[in-house]
Order: sequence, then structure tokens, then C-alpha cells
Amino acid sequence: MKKIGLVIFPGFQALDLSVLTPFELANSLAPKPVYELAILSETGGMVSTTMGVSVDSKAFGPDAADTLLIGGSTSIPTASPGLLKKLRAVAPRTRRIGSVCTGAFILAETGLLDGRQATTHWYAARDFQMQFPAVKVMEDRIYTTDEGIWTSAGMTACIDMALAMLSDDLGSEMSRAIARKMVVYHQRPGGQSQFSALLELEPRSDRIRNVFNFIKRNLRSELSVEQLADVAHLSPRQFTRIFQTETGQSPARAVERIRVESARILIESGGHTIERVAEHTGFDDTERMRRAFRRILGQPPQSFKPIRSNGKMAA
DNA sequence: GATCACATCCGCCATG
DNA sequence: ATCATGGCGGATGTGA
Repeated sequence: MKKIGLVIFPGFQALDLSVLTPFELANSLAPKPVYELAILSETGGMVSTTMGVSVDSKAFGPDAADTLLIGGSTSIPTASPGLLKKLRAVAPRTRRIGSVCTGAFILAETGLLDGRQATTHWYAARDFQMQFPAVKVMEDRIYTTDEGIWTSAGMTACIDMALAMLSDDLGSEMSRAIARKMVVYHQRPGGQSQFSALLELEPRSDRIRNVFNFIKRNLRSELSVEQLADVAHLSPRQFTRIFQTETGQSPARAVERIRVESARILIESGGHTIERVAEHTGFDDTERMRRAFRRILGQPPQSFKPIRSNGKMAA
């Protein structure tokens, strides 16, 4: 039996309990039960949710779980020193350790995410990156996995992560069957960027908003900092500065994101070759586009093609 | 995969 | 005095 432990804390998001559901269903679909599920907390006992209702839990020790998952909240959680200590003690003895939603903040506080890929709820991604600069935030991913350390994005993304874990443990057939039973995608198309909060963040001033519009309408031109500064009627230096404070990202970065975003949408809609998409979005070169995809989305353009037999998900 | 040229970013400082 | 601005240069990242 493999132990799956979900660590919760006062004020956790009840929806995150559903990360356990795929494992529960695996038990009923497999010939004999495979997983032992546990809800854990620092001291055990009743733990309140954001919903108001409470959930019972057990205290946990260093051998708590094969797979230890940390729940999230609707706000940014902080862990008590005691909980952090326990987590650090358990981590080396688990096969997988991971987080759900903003649980990534707690996981990151243990230091386990330093130098690793991780994701969290898109709404908190920017704060997360500022608070933990050593973590490679993949804000566009539904979930990430990096050497036994897993993180999932907001809310229901934890189900996608759990399905991927099941696919590793029991094979993709089983994982697929469970997805069907839960009435969710087995491999959900696209990233979180369908919400694209970072790009929708409306700049406050007209100058910068104009620049955004200019970029969107002129994807195929060069879009250098110099050129954009010109559009904004500012010097390159002042332009980068204002752009940065209003959008939270640098101009070149934003251009790249918008290009990748548009390209991804084109690819997902189908009917265009990768070359055509690269031309149309101003990448020109498919290799350059591929690298930008890997940088921002973590996956190459190919993986966003409409699903035929098996579109591959995060590796 | 290594290397080189170039763009970008950002701290610092002078200016208005 | 404070604040916005813009030039300079070095560290870093990216394309070829």
C-alpha cells in the first residue's frame, strides 16, 4: 500500500481535498486497493476550511507518506515553524512531495523548491516569484514535476496533477479510466494562460496601453525596445522603467509572451503549419519559436497541436 | 555544444 | 526639497 498524505492547515481550501479523489477511485478500479489516504496536519484534530466547515486530521511523523501533498488556500498561506520542521523531516523519506494551488508557498518556504520548476495559482504567481526568486516559476503550467517534486496550479489543477501521478504509478490506461469516471479531461489542453492574467493586466496609462495595442497589431515587426519606446514617445530608459512598474514585466519579456500566446492559440486552433505560425507571430524562425515556447510554457509548440491520438503532457 | 556579437535590463547619477 | 527623466555602463541573457 502506498500512503498518500494531504497536509492541511487552518484556513485551507476545501476544494483541494479533491486531489485525493483520483487515488480513491484508483482503489476501487484496481483489482485490490493500492493507496492508503490520509489527511494530515501539524497537530492533528479538526482543521477549519475557507468554507467554514472543518475537517478532521491526523498528526504526522517522518514516515507519513509515500506521496505527501500540501494543500492551498484562497489567500497566501504561511506555515508555522513547527509545520515547516515536520515537512523538512518528511521530505527525504517520500517518493514524491508536492503542493496544490498556493500550497506552493509553504513548500517553497521549506527550501525544497529552490532551483526547481514549480507553479501555483496564477493569481499569486507574481507574488510567489518575488518572494521566492530561487524557484523557477512556470506560471502557465497546470502542474509541474521536477525530480520528485510536484506542484499544481490553482484549484482543480490538482486533479490533473493527481492523474499524472497515477499514470506514473499504474499506467495511463488506469489514469484515463479515472479521468472518465471523474468526468474531467485526461490531458487537459492548454495552460492556465487561457486566463492569461498577466497579459490582461491593463496598464494604467494610455502610453503603455497604446504600446500593448501596437504590439498586438504589429506582431510581425521587430518590436525592439527602441521601437516601442518610440511608440510611447519616451526614451528607451524611461520607457522600460514605466513599462516595468505598470505591467510587472520587462518590455522584451512581454513581447515574447504575447508572441508565444498568440502562437499557441493559432496552433491549438489547428489548420496552420508550425512554419506559418512562426511567420505570423513574428518569430520567423521555427527554432526561435520553439525555444521561446520552452522558456515560457515549458513545452515545445508541437505539444499544443490539436489532439490526435496522444498529445503529450508535461514531462 | 561552444563561442561570439548583440540586445536587454537595471542601478547609478546628472539634469530639468 | 522632491520627482520625473534620460544617458551610461556593466551584468546577463539570447540569437546566430
